[in-house]
Amino acid sequence: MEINKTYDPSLIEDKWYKYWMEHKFFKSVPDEREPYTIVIPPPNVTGVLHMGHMLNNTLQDVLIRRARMLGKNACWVPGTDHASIATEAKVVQMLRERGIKKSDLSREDFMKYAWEWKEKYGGIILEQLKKLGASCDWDRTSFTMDKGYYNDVINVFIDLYNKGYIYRGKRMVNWDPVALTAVSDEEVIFKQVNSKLVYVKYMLEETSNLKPQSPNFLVVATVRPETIMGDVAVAVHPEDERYKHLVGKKVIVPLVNRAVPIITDDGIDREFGTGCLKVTPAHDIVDYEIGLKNNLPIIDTLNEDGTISESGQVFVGMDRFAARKAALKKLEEDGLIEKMEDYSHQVGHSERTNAVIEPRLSMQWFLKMKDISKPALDAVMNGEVNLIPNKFINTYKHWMENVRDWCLSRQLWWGQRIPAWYSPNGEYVVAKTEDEAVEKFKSQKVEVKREEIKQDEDVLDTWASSWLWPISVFDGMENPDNEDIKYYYPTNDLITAPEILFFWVARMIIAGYEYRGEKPFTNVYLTGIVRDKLGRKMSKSLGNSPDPLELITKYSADGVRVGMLLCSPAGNDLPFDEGHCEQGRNFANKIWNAFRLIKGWTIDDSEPSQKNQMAIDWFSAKLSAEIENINDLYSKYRISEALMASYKLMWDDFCAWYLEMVKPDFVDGAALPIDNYTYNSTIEFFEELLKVLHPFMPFITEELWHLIGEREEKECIMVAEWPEAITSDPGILKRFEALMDSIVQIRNVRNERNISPKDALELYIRIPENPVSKSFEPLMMKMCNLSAIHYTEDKVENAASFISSNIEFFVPLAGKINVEDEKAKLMKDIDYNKGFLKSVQSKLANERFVSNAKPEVVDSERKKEADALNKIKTLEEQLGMLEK
RNA sequence: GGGAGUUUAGCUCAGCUGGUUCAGAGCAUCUGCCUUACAAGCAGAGGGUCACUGGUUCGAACCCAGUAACUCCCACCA
Repeated sequence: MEINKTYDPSLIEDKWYKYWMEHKFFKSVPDEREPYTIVIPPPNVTGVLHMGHMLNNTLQDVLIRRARMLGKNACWVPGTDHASIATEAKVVQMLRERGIKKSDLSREDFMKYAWEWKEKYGGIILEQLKKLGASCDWDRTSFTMDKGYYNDVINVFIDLYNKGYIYRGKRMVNWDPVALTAVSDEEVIFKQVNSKLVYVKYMLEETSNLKPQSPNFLVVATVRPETIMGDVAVAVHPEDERYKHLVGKKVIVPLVNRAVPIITDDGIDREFGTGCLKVTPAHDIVDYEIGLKNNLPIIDTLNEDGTISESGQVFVGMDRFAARKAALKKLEEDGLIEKMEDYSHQVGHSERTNAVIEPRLSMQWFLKMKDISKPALDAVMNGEVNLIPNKFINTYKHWMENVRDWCLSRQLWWGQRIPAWYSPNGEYVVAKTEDEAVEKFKSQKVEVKREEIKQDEDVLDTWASSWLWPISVFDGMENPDNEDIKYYYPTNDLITAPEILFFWVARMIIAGYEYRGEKPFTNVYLTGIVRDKLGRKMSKSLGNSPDPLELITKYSADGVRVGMLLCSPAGNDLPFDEGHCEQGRNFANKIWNAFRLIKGWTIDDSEPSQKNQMAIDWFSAKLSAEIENINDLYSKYRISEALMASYKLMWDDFCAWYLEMVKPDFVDGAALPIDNYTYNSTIEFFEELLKVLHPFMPFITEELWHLIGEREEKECIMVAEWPEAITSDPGILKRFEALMDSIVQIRNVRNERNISPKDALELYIRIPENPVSKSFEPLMMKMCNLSAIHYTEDKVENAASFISSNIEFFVPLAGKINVEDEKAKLMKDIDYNKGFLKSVQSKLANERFVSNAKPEVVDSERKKEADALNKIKTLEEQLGMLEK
């Protein structure tokens, strides 16, 4: 069989993915096995695969695949989120490109376009996940606007309303003037912005009672002169001596010449600006509060798109930023600007559109969070739900204890429409259908005609649907006792980004307890944020994110998966570097070549040599020990480390040591045959290794699994059993460590003196010949290219020497040895050991150490002392020989 | 402004209850090798005052306090 020298994944990956799909290996239905369930964090339907998804979904696939191999009924539910704001923005943009304005469309028509868009472009990301190898049960693919799901969301709203958790209120919300919607506090990102702090003169209405010299105006410092038209007061601190005499008087608001009172408020910072605050209740949260306290009117001078409204009187229709410039110009002309200062401060931006957020007063629906979130706080605090890493518990706790009410409504069309109905007089009911609404009005003795009532125009926040995800994907809301939900819920692990710990994770836990009386998942693995080399978050807007599909083409899915996981401990950021993917690809190639080697052997029916038997015994023990180690790492969710352990097991232990030990020699240009037993053992080891690596590298392991042996139709590695560790003699690992150390030292002797690996060397060991040492001879000879091994009672002259496991070794190097170099080396070694001895002896000389430390610690120090003394003595003897 | 976290080799990270897991791993670097599995490779090597300063202890990368730098979360300072 001709096998390619390098591994070519291009055809292999698609082939196996298709095969797995055809054989329904990803499919899960409830049965008697233990379930292992993950629900995918549903990406936005608008989404395209980015590096964050890659990391996230690779981790999920690793866990799912391993669980499947462990014999569990593994179920990974995929799906997408309707992402109201993001999707609506896309649809609006698409319409604009076709020359259609959203405002010209009816709600129904818009929705038609939106669904059309969703069917056509939505869910590309799920197809991309397949390239990665994601073993999701695609038959279970869910969407947060599926009919049943939609229903669940509406029912939950109605239920929470009936329970008194939901209320409607006029509240200051974060308004996104580009998306034309309110966004939650969590979706506002504060950024440091440089602006101008403008000191504006507000003329006093009457100047009669003023002291002479004192000015006839107040100065107010503001960064938002365009809101001046909405001013209804000027507030000062009640204790502020500068202004005490003016309280209760009136000033004239510039630009609109309105007289407003001067009032006091404790919240005013006397140090900031002039200590005078212009109060604009419609456009600032603090001002709104002050307005409420003082019963001030509210003048909303902005339209929903951020332009100045009719109530502004001036600059009407102008954008707020243009109006700011215009206001400054006008104030300047009127001579009302005292001065301007550069000023840097935090300004809220919309996470979705990056528009500057406008605090805006509007009627919204809210969910009271305090009581409903209590069980979700407790669940994490008492360990019912684990956060991994657990450093996030503090953050979680802090957030949950200071939780604010959740603004549920969004001024959009794409999403679940709020099931509330209004009468012409502004009375409202919450009801599922129009019919029900009419009934409810009737029962509340409100006389309305069916044609007169109107449904709320707003939709629900996207998180108000995705918080039901672990329940709704199993139809657990509508049919709370169905087989799926009973079997799969609570799910096992949730893998997601820490950024949405509150948006999503906390709310799922809340919904879980509210609607199932039970947590939605047991473990939450929080991944890091993928950053570029400069430490910046990877994002589309920065354009610093590599295209994952291109990476897959370049390095193979297996290579990229390994690359992503090599350096991504839970909760730590992942500074992405393509070099890691290269390492992954190289690893795949290494495995491929190990296979080539084994496959190229010819087999005979001879007995295994003692050398091979020893190698087999050792690797068998090593494999078991490492499987245990890897299992342990998985149990602690140290996925990166599990990968690294698997990597070293394959590369170092199997390829570099084991295969080199058993690899047949060449005689006359042809490889000797290998005995049957060694061959079979090697194949068995290789298969076990492939299984260990399968979760990380599903494709190459499946390919080799089939190339290495005849397989039945459905006998795939992805459904093979996870290897078991067999207990074995731990002494063998110890003995091999000693052997390996001496092998490395012999190779070092060769390397340091530039002796070609082709030149065979002789070795002298300064111990009496014994069966154990004798048994190791063939291995040493093979691994070091030795021509002979001798035992000696004396030191050997003209030889390089070293000590390994308290045994002296000599490699005769007549003519190749530089006495001065050897002496220098020995002296350095002696110095080091003397230093070491000194530190040990001073420790032992310390009475308090000897009396306080644990006896075994003291013993071990004594042993160190003896060993060091011995070693120094030996080294000095060797030095003495050279000096002769 | 409040809270949390991080700081160990050039890079990314391990280092579990203070003492044989010795300060470790992978990558990168350096040296020598195209040795019929693999140059996407092989064999070796070098490299760290464990951020800083004190303290506790017989003993500190690990515990305590303070300092510095960075990161994240929360917060209404115009």
